[in-house]
Amino acid sequence: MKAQKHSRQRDAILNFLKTRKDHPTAEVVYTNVREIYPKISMGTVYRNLNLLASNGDILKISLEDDSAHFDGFTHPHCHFFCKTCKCLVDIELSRLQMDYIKNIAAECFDGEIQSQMSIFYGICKDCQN
Amino acid sequence: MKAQKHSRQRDAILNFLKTRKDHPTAEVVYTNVREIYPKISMGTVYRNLNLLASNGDILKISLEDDSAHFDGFTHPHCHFFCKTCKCLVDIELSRLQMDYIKNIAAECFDGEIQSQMSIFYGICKDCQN
DNA sequence: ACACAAATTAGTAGACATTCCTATTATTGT
DNA sequence: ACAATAATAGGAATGTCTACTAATTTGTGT
Repeated sequence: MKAQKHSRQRDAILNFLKTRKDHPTAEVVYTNVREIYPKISMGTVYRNLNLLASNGDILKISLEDDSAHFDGFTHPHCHFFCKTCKCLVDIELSRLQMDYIKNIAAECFDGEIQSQMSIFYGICKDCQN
Repeated sequence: MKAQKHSRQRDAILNFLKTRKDHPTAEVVYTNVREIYPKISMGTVYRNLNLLASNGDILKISLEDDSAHFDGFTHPHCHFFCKTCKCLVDIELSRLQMDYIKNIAAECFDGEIQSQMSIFYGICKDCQN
């Protein structure tokens, strides 16, 4: 792994994600960060999103449907995807609850579980009416 | 939704998935089913995989890295993805444990949770040595 | 068996998200 | 300030997946 240098673009991407409660796609990140760095390219956005994700600074969430979503909040939590409006929102469980889920899995599995990603599917409150 | 007719290709795809404990990609399904139906096209494979998934006959699993994986076993269970060898394997929890996880989430969320998909990440037994 | 309607297919073209490549620019240590 | 090297912009390329169409298969009624 090569030494990482600072980069204004990467900071801007991370800062943008920290301001959002939803979970933007790379495209959305691109159009928003472009207001600060109009010359930024998609390549830069993708490279940094992946870098940030593997650094553990952000979360990358893959869904069945479309492109990857990115989450600036890294404390352990779950997600809910509404089949109707396609929104992706957080389900905040306590640290205890998250650990409990991980422990259930760890008991049934030979190997080292480092992290987890739970996505629940259904109909959100707004779409039930 | 339009009436669904039978199709040998769809059967072959489903049968193939039922014989596999791993979680093949569409590409792998294609090359294998082609031994039975040499003229089958990728379009047919994708259309049927998505159809089977929305019928609930198979599971579609999206990971960060590469393309979607498909699982012929539909009883509720979890998955583990090894960061080293990139293998995707089942973690079989009891019905009770699966329900427990769902209930924890349901308590913290306003909306109807229909299904869940939990993926755990780490290093598998084989890669720990 | 046969005919009809509808669904499904093979094959191809195309859309889309994402990665790769390269000359130039920004960042860091000395 | 200078050299070394990581990061960038821009565009080209890749790969996964979907859309389209004419031809085939399937289900149903006769």
